[in-house]
Amino acid sequence: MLDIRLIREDRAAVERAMVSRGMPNALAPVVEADERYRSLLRESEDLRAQHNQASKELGRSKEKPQHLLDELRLMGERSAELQRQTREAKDTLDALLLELPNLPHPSVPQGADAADNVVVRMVGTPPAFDFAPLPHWEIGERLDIIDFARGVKLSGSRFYVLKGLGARLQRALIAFMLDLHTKSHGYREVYLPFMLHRECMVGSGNLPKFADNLYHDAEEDYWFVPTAEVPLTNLHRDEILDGASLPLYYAAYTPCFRREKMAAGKDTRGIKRGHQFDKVELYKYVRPEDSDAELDRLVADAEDVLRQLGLHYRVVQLCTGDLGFASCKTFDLEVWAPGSNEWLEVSSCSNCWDFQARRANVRFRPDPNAKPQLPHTLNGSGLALPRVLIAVLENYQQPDGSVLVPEVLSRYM
RNA sequence: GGAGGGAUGGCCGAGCGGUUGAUGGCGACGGUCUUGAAAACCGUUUUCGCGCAAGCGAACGUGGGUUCGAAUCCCACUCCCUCCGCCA
Repeated sequence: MLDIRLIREDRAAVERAMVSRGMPNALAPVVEADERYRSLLRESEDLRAQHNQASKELGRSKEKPQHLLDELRLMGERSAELQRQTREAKDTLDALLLELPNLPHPSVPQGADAADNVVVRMVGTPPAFDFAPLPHWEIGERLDIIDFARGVKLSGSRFYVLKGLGARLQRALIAFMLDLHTKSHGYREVYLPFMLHRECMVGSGNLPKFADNLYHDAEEDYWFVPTAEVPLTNLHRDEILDGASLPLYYAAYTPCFRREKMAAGKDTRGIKRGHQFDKVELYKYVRPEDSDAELDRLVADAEDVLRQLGLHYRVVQLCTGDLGFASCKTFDLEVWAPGSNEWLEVSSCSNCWDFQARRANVRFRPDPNAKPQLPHTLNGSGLALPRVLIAVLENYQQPDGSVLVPEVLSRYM
């Protein structure tokens, strides 16, 4: 959520930011709702102050004449009506504010969509094959470690079963990543609920706008995590953190559930895009002045996984038009998959500034006597499992049809 | 699922329907004293909104209701605790 005061004070700048994200004219209704709310609020509070004052005097005096009681009752009724209108105006304003995306960071390249994203760097080299490398769905079926048919039997399209060493490889990758981030990069591992209250989805920015990409249980109103970013954003909801405890680094493994309603036939081959996938997520709460540097470190921490696995990848900076809703600046990591012959997004590292902290009401006190302020939050995959699994299978495949396991995983396999 | 008890400020814990945003204690912070510290003593100490400001408004689990006036009365819900039942 954007700070309404920023919109009041520098509307033109926010307007430009919205335009750069492909959302012209987003602000006018917000400004209008804000003005209506504030004028109602003033009127309502004035009347209530008057009512409070009169009521207090009545309480102090011994006599309680009927005409005064009647007068006060009427005033109370008018006041209640004004309060109702004010609350309505506030709800309208909040609903509009919740639909506005974050502002882009000034350093983000301008652009309309993914085509304008910028490759920042390439790392490593693609493997050389003296045979035609197979895509992972063929490798997986030949080795009987990925079972597509039975996944579909159980749950339909976009589901699969990992078997034997396939399941084992995924588990090894999860353990490797968690160990790396907790032992070498300073993150604290957390195990989280996979079903959350509705308000968590609002806090992270997934609701109200992106409900159609989420699964939820209507009976209990539980929402399934689409990423650990959601519970991690809400971990400190409605808290005032001790400034001395910042920065906080969290690493969490969770499954992720996504409806992926897009095009029915898109990316259905293999395990690249499923309704359920595993991910290790990295998350930070930091002081505002540190968030730029913290994003760079977050990207480096995620990259370290790919580097240690010996995989060829590139770092892509998203342009203004392709930024996620809550993000002000994002770098994607894309790993090379020689069998599928494409770059696969395995991580998306974002600085969200105070956008999520404001929604989730997370604050910190810089000093024991200072006023609370909003921290910045950052999140990044470290990394998404199925696509790393794909990359390992396709990059490490051998002429005889077997697959070598990267050195760093040997102790986990 | 059944029965009972509870929810107040960072924590503990008061609170006849009317200067109670809320007594008191602990903790924390500032000060006095001390070579320094402890002890003692003095003081400060919730958060949010509107407003240039003075100031005003809101919040005692949540939502409603009664009343001129609700932390205090009524209703519903949520969560926690104890006991019983069931159970990975």
